[in-house]
Amino acid sequence: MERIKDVLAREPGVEAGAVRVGGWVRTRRDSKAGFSFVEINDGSCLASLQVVAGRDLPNYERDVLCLSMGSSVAVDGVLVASPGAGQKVELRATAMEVIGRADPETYPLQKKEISYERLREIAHLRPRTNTFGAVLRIRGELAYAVHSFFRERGFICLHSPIITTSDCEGAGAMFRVTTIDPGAPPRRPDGAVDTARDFFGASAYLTVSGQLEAEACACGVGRVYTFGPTFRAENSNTWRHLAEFWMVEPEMAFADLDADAQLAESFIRALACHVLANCGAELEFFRKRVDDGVVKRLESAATKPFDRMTYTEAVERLKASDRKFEYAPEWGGDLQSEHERVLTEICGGAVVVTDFPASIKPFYMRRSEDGRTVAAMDVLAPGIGEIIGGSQREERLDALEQNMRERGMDPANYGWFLDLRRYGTVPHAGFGLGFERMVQFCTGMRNIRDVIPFPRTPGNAEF
RNA sequence: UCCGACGUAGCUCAAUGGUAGAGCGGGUGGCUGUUAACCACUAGGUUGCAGGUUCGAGCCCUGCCGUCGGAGCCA
Repeated sequence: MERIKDVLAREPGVEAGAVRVGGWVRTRRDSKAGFSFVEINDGSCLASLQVVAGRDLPNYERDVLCLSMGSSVAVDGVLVASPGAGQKVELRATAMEVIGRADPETYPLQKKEISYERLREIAHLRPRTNTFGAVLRIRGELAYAVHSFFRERGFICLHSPIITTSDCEGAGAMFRVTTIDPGAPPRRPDGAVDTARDFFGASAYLTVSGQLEAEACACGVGRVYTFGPTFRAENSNTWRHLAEFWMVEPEMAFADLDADAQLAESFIRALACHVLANCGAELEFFRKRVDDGVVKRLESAATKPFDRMTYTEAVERLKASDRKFEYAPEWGGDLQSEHERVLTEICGGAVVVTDFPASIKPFYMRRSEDGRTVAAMDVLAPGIGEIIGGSQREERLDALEQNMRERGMDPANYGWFLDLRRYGTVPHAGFGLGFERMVQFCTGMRNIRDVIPFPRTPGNAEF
């Protein structure tokens, strides 16, 4: 069985020889002259292969004339130059086997455009559409590019745990993992549920970040990265949030904020370059059908150095702009999404914002000399907003414990994390990239639910 | 979770409180090296769910469910 992508790249003629392909019917057009055109797509590329099936096939009337969109077929034939316009080559069928029919009365996909909302309801059939096939191919290429980027730089791929008992403060609500029967939980003498008798001997959750474990491993082998699923139980319903998403989290020992920001920039650049170099047909499709600015933004990310500014400068530039804001920019406040958007517009591309107020960032970020900011950085991408968040970590034991106490956390609960500072501490830094947001950036797809195969959001875990 | 919109045929949408319609898709026939094919005919409905107002509700009111857009939280 050959893939249509490879077949379409071949030259027609005798040396092309016999070809066998398998795929799903996109459309069938009959000629009264006694043959039919059947377009087959197998998802290996955007393009479909035009098959010409004639009356000489023994099952022409019985099978070919009944083919409809969605039917699966295996075709043997000879690749020839196409006399018609619209395609260079076509497959003259010598045999066509119908493997599975798709009743056109009930098959949900149509030749007409279908809304993204509707496609989400039939997520198991979305992969058969042009748009979603292209999303899946780009997503796969990006995953490959992530691993090769880090491998080339000496980073070790780290499989951080998905189940955790450490409640990483401030990272968001967590999903509980338990084997306790909710109808008959074990109880302590005072009546409260006895979580110490749960499966892990303590309350356990799905991870919200592999960062803490990555720090531990980086402080042993130097450079690591995680690439895995991450879970947030927030009831957030937006175009850029999922309850289950994939995150890439590198962590470097002997690195400061500047090294972190440089890594982030070259990482985004490498991913953009890889997609530009390897997904030309898909990008052209997205440019024409989804977002006409997507290629320009990718090319900018691939070639133009990212602007760099401190949080303090960012607030000043926002104040100096003549934009009207729903929330006025003010030092000490979070950058609102409207602020992020304006910053990328001012800079005409991606921008790295550094040195945020300590009060709006988590306990593990390194306090700067000024005492009021931390060595944090966000990468803002045009059309997306925050695509990377990272920091230099607080490697000084005293300062880290102080940060914890200021936030009402008990250092005693973070013994192993503090050990990393207690024994042979080193400056280290890392960041997290929202993988789906990167897929959005590379495709122009506006809703994050349409760049992951089976999205999980509040009230929706079907499929 | 908050604010706003929406929910009618398989899909996308119409319909002053007064007989539920169109386009696409499906079926049948015609035409054609076709390619968003085209032409004719045809089938297809518990108007999201539950109440209420009214002689009469797709339309008005209440509650619930769901979807979308914006916001917050973040990646």
